[in-house]
Amino acid sequence: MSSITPTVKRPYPIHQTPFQYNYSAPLHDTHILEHLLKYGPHSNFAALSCMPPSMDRTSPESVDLPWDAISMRSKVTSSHLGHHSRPSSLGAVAVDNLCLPHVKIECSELQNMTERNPYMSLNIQEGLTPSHLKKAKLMFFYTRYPSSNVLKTYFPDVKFNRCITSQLIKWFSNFREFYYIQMEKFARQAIADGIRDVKDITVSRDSELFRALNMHYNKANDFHVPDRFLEVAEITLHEFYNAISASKDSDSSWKKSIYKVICKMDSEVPEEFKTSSCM
DNA sequence: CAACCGCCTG
DNA sequence: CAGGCGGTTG
Repeated sequence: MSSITPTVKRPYPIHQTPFQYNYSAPLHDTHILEHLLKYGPHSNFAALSCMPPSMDRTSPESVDLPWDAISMRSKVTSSHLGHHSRPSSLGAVAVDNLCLPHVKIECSELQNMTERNPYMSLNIQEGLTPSHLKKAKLMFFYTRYPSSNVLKTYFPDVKFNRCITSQLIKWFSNFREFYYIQMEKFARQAIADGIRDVKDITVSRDSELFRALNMHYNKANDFHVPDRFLEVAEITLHEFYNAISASKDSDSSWKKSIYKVICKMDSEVPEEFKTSSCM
């Protein structure tokens, strides 16, 4: 059980079909989201989970600089301009390339690369890694109640079993717990502040509430949170405000009705989240 | 019984 | 976040 917190040893990869999820040119635009999720601009987990052995012990400078470059480019391509890479997915691109007449060349290139960096091809994880946790947190911006099936399809590099599934589901349960605690906290705050009309309560990107949430699920702040999440957050806050205002919080299970509303507001998680192996 | 959810703890 | 546990659902 190589879960995350106990021992952060390098996960032992198991080579799989190199064709499906290999990304030969790490810095190409279409691969930026992947790397962003995989390593993050300042991720401490990078060297532990995905870095090639040769770079494992490199000095901080030689590691940090590239990430900064990546993060800057990524903000331009995927965030600010809203050019979310097409759902055609990166995997498909890679496959296409490999299926064209240049197969032999591509294969030899792939071999050369995987020789230098065995971690380049898809590695099936025994347990969940810090990278998976980061990815799960970002997925939370879209879905608060992912089904186990959804989880399975969005973590293709994870070998699922009862424990892993439970752990992933537990993660989202924990995410929700934090989410709802914040909601109740800010709802009560609004009431304490004397806000009388629900319409005076709003959630924008510079709201304290959003900052708290973003800090929790997107600490590196390198991911552009979808607008829909802001909407759902506002709705949730309103639900709490209304309930508390109506003194419904006296009932032991007053939150249930709120949960019932929010659980129906999940969005589809972008295809890009399926693509990468160990992001 | 299995799969989840939410609450509470550490 | 992980463990435990009661409670719900099918």
